[in-house]
Amino acid sequence: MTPLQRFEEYLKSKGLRNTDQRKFLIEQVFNRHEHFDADQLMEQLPSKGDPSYVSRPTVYRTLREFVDAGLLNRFELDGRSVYEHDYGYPQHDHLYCTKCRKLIEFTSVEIVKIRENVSKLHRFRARDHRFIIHGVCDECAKLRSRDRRQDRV
Amino acid sequence: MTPLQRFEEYLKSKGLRNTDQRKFLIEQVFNRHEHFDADQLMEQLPSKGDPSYVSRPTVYRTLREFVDAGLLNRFELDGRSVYEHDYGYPQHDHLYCTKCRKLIEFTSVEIVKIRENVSKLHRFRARDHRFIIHGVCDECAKLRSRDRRQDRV
DNA sequence: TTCTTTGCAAATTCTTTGCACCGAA
DNA sequence: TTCGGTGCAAAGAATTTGCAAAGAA
Repeated sequence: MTPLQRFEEYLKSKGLRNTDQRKFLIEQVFNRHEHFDADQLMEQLPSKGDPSYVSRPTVYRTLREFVDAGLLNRFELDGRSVYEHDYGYPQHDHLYCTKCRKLIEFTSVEIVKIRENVSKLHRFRARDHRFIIHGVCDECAKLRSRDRRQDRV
Repeated sequence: MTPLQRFEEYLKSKGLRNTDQRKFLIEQVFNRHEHFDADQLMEQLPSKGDPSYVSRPTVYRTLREFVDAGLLNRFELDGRSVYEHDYGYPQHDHLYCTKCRKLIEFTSVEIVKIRENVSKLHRFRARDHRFIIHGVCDECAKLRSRDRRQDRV
């Protein structure tokens, strides 16, 4: 089932309507795989005046629906919401480079085990988790060490 | 070394000044152990008119300094900044109850190992991490199941 | 027709900034 | 006396909401 089909099922089950804006946003969001925030999505969309223009409030409202429908994942980074594909995409966690703000995905089976063990220990009903490792990626580390060498000259 | 003493060293090393507000906030912050956000701290402080009143901008500025000084840890939750003791407090992660918004601490040695392995694999310089498990705590789960039973009556 | 959705403008929430005066060293 | 610090008011950034008009079913 494509994301669009899946979303249409979701809308039907909730008695909601499938509008042009929603169809267009599904297309825009699932066309590319990168992580994005509301602002980056807005920039990718046609600007005011274009027939397929979508307003900012609608973008926010629709992103929330995509999350509710299980199409997207949302998490917080530097105080804003970041989205990524969820539907049909394997579970993973992230490395976050604080220099270039790049998100690198990784998978670890152990994480899920730890989550289960800890939850059992605390009688906690786990639904989800966020594991983000902050640091500096290889490229940025190299750039910075080069810069430091140049500074000394 | 007490948090205050440690902070005084930090201020001296940076050529900054130890004001009444800073001393007072250290006291207020390290008096209790719970997690808190800027708003909760403001509520705990004397209100305008009191001689030891501290303004909201100063609270924000000082919290940032406490983080820089290594006294507090900051992380994002539901779009706002949450603080907890860092200085003299062991590394740990959190369970977050989405019903009562309680944060429960847990420790796991394995987390750090995973973090090291993954970082090595991606040539990533890890500095820090955030691992938060979202779900429902035992008390809330009990309350909710009780409520559901009552609903049926 | 009915009821949801949209775009606009404005409001909210959390946090930061400019600036004149205050105060620690 | 010299900067750094504070409070005030205002600005910012991200997101949400009220409402009248538009549109799907």
